[in-house]
Amino acid sequence: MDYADCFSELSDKVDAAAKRLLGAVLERKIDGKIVRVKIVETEAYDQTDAASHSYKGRTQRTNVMFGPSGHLYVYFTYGMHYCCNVVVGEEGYGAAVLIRAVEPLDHEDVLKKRRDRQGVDVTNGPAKLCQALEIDKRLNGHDLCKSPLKLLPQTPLPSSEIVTTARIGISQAKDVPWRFYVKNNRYVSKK
DNA sequence: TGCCTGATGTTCT
DNA sequence: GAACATCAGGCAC
Repeated sequence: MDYADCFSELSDKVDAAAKRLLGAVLERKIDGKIVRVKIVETEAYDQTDAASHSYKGRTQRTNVMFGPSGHLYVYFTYGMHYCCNVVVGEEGYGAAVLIRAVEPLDHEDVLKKRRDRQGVDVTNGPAKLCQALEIDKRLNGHDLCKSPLKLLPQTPLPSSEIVTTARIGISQAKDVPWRFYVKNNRYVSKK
């Protein structure tokens, strides 16, 4: 499957896109090194959903969510953390997939150094992986076809490998089953 | 292991 | 001025 095919899939329903992103690889250039990680946990958010930033309509902050799919939506939260999303759906429809956890594939030392942590604690949370991969507001709206941060689609995971649950860490629409993760992967966040 | 809480700034009401 | 898609450290058990 090539790039355009994958991104056309990202135009599908947000929950389908969230599942499709599991197993995909993010390629980040840090300090001249190409660091690759695999997405192992995602959550879907769209404008029909009270927990989504796009629920209340387009604002300066959420503008990127309403843009074309395949771009990065980065937001700042709790006064000290960044979280990153892949924009999905048709242009004009406010939807994105939160990346909650990734598994390092190579250059893990670079990530450990940036996090000052060991093991799964390096990337097993949405703010943790942003710190590890040096993702901040400068990458808000970034096109994921381009360096220094690229999304590389992989063969879709079989549904038997994907676990579906309610989302965590939110106060609205808690019961919507739009959290997806790779079965038996140790990098998936707790709860 | 599990609960509690402080840190901290942007966004929106 | 409150809410917040979080994390890490501290303490009790």
